Amino acid sequence: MARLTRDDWIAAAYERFTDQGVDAIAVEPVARAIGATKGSFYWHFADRAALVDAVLDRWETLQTEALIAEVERTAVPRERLEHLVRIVTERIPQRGGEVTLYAAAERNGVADRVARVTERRVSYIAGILTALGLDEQEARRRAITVTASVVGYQQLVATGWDSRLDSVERMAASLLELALGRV
Amino acid sequence: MARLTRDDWIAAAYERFTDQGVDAIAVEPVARAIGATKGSFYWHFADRAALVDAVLDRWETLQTEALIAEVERTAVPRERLEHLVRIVTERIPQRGGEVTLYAAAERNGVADRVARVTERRVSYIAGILTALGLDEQEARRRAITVTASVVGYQQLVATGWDSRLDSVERMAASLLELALGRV
DNA sequence: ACGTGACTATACGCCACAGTATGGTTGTGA
DNA sequence: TCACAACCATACTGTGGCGTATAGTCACGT
Repeated sequence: MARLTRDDWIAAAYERFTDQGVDAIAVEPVARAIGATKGSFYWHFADRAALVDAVLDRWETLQTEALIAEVERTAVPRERLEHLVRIVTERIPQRGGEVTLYAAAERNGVADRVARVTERRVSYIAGILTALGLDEQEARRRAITVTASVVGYQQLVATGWDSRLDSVERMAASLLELALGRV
Repeated sequence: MARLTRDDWIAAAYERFTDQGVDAIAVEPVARAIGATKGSFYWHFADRAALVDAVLDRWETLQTEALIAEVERTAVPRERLEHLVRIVTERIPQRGGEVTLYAAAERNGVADRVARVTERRVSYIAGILTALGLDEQEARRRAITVTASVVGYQQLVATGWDSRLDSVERMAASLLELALGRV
């Protein structure tokens, strides 16, 4: 009888989240995935909402804070931006769950948190752009467009639509140009 | 006893779709909304999938083909692009259902159709840009970025996140600049 | 050795929805 | 007027999920 920790549950749920979205964070399916039953789950968590919350904690850490921390190690702002755009586009597959998140946020009671993450991302990018000499308003405007582009591109591709770009790097280049154009 | 037509069902379902997404196209809720029961529904439709399909027919017509048709009445390419960007941003609220569509497409068996609509939109914009003198590849690249931006922006805003742009026109201006920048 | 707290399984009630079966109503044309 | 097709309601089955109640099992400290 493999004893389970709270973290085992979160890890299994996170996996389901990344490749099937928020709604796949469901008690019984996760239980089946790790060979346990609800009895165990409801000892570790108050309810499904608590699990969703824990999964999104991890998501926020891994897909926003960790990226920022990694990029912060690059000193020169311009290179930092390039670094960011590169790893963000590279890791689109790792953010598969995000595709479902925006629309389902309200229903799952996590709209605030998702909005907060969006703001964090936008602000961070805007910060780099102001460091590059853009005025605040223009920097924010571009940061929003870049963020929206990435999110939107993930959405479009999620349906199986073929962008017919030679590579992801092409997309990265577009974004960079979009951010930096006429600085 | 108000007799219902197939179209009554589609209209009611379309309404639910636009403000709650694809998954809200559910037989029983729609039935309740128009004061009928499943008995009626299954006379007019084979199954839920048929209703979803009909709703997306309408969506494709209203939110893609009709927009293109409207914009086509503007002769000068550059103005046509401005026209397009304007009405697309203006009507974001009318495309509320789209927010859920990309992620849920597969599950609802409509991935092909959504991908086709995406391709239609991208190709159309790319067409205008080549008419403006851009080479094919560059035109497509920008068309993709513009399309992705709009889709992504809808997503971000759907969570209640406040972009803090003074107006939607700001967003439109950004998109235009993004498409046209350095032609 | 044994009791207690940590952990788990089983079984239940509840709800929402998809789809089917069956019989009822109503309008219309022969 | 009556027959039939069009249309609709009711009642049912099946599925899948949430949450709770209850009765375990196991490890460990005393």
